[in-house]
Amino acid sequence: MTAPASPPAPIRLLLVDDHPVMRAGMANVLAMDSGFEVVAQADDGESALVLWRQHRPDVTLLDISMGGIDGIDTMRRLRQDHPAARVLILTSSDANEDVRLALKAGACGYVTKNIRASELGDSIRTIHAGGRILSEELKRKLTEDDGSRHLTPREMEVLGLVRQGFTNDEIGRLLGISERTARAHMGTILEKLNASDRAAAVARGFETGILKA
Amino acid sequence: MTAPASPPAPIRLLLVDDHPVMRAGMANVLAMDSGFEVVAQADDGESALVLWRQHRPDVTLLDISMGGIDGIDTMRRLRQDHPAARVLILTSSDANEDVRLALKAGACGYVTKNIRASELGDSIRTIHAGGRILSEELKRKLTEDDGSRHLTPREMEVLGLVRQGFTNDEIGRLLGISERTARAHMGTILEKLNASDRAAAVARGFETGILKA
DNA sequence: CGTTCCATTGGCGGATCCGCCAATAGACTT
DNA sequence: AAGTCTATTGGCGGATCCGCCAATGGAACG
Repeated sequence: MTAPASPPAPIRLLLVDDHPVMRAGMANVLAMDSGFEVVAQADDGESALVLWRQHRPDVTLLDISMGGIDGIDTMRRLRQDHPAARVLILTSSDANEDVRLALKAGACGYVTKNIRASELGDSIRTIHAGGRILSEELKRKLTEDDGSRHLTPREMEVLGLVRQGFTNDEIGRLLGISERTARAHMGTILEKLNASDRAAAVARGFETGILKA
Repeated sequence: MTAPASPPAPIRLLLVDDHPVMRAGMANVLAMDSGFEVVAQADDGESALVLWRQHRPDVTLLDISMGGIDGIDTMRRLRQDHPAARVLILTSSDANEDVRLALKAGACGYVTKNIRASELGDSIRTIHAGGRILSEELKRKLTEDDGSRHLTPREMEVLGLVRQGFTNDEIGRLLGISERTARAHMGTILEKLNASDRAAAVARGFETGILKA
């Protein structure tokens, strides 16, 4: 009763990246493989959401750093409305925080842009088959320093103000708390980021990706 | 006596980018235009230099952030040996410092990766014709805050140590100068970066691109 | 209901920071 | 040769930081 070997339906893809040339590269690389079909492309998060609903792609390739809403937020919104959506993050950032947030927000995989073309295809197939993709290197980075890190929302607020040069006293007033409390937050921030002073804390923030330029 | 309209020789290109998919995109986009011929591709600075000597491309498209030696250093080395080499920086960074250093190191142009495919071709032609390329936006960014900025080598050393959490006293010892001198450098750093304390100075460093994650 | 995490606040004290004053010497530019 | 930039150092003092002590209330999780 088996039908004569008909080619399997291609995996339908949505590409999201704010670099036109990069999208052309993806489309080109994927076009060499008849197993894929690019059904739409977007260069920002908003249109990505619209296009997703229109085309219902099997897998979405999503960049993180984009103008407007970033890739993480885009994915959060997408998966809120469509929890079954399968997303592969394809970005140049290997910052810990980006990986962590992406996976937490429901990414099925995370690969960096220095991936080889052939591996990209494999990754997409894995994702489509219900698997997950995360390089050994990123796994290692995640586990090795995930111990105490990741600041609370309040601590992030404080760090954001520290970055702008506010004193503990000013931070207290800006957040409606006492200077003493701001200092307490500062203490835990220093400990969590393994920094010896606020300057080092800011640096660690940028290094880990919890602060963005 | 004019020869029958023969097509002009294509502009010979070398592509340098550590993202294979991105290179595929560039090659693909440029292949649509018969005026270009990609003669070689490199994914790091070392091989870029080798390939340049082998192929003597008319124009080199160069990314800045790469593993190994970065694009700026690659260009410095290239132009030291071959001052006539024409290079167009094609990168995702729009950090002030990257633009400034690239132009200083002899780039004929600087465009960001969110450029449209058609504009990319135009830019390359301009470069090849001996012109220079720099978007209005980047020009503006350069002039607007180039006033006091750009730290001296010594100040960069100090900022690098501040970033690691060293005190003025420690910095003095590490650099073989007095604590007082370290503090003086700190003072000028704060002034130049328009920062109110060392934490803000570090932040400004990352924002402007003089510090890298 | 107990545990854990988060946010909050207090006091004390030594270490560190940053601003303002001023000065010298070498290198580089014009 | 004059002027500019860079690196260097000194003193003084108030502002700020950070560590160590301890404690309370609420929310979340099991």
